Amino acid sequence: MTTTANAAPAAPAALHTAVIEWFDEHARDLPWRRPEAGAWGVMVSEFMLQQTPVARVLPVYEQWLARWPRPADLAAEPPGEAVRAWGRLGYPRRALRLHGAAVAIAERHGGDVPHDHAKLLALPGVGEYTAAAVASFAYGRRHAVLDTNVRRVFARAVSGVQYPPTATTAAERRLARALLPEDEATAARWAASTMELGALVCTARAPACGRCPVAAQCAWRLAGSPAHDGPPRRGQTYAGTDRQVRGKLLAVLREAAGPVPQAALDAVWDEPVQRARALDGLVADGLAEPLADGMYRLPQG
DNA sequence: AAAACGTGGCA
DNA sequence: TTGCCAAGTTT
Repeated sequence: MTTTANAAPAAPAALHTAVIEWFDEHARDLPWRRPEAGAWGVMVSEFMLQQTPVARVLPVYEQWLARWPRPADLAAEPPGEAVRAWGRLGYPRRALRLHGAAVAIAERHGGDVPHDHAKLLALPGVGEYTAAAVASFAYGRRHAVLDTNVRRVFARAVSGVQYPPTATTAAERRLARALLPEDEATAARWAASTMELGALVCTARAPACGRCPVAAQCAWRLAGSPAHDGPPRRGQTYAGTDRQVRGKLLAVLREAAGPVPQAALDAVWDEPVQRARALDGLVADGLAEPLADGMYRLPQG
């Protein structure tokens, strides 16, 4: 048994109450939180929200659910249609995986999004976070839901540091489990509340501590809001990378009604080696399909 | 376990 | 303008 500075507070009940009451008052009215969204709506939103801001997801989510109101509706379409409808949300492999998840749900789960965490985790594109989020938000199950918002809230309020580690640690999972309310319905509420607090108040750059329901108990505040120490937090350049080239190539395929000639793809990037590598990558990932005559299209099968 | 994987808004 | 940041997953 190792003792750490990250031990749960003696009386987490006060923390639960404060955050959940704040949520009841301030939660955004998002479409995937409405009862009519259902588990499929929750799952679609979770895929789209991976690394993508709410404001950009909103319109695509609405179109998606209107077109494919149930998993089987999406499963009946070619994967390329999912990629096209994904639009400019970014990370288009998510569209492919969401389509794959819909196929699996239709084939193995009778068309219904599974309740069970392990079964969710087995779906393409569903990792630890998304499985917990769907089980918790859609079905009210008791799971530690550890996304970037929750990790930041816990890092500050409980651990007393400005930012969590780069990658999720065992200590964070332990802490999240320790903090989880016993009661199932309360646990699900807590998951949504802590996430919303991180998104709206305990933000990365400029936390609005004046509006925070737990500012008085926040370990980071109590420590004088010390600045992050350790290595710089990120550093992903984009311009000139294969990712940028892939994005440009896929945009051409997405916006075309049918197959596209090689020349149309060649036009988006002048460096031939990198361009070829990017296109090969798209094909390898199943995002593009080469045809016999040198044409390319979104995946049909 | 580090690195790849899109895109756009904001300070 | 540049860099940070946004409800992660996969290999």
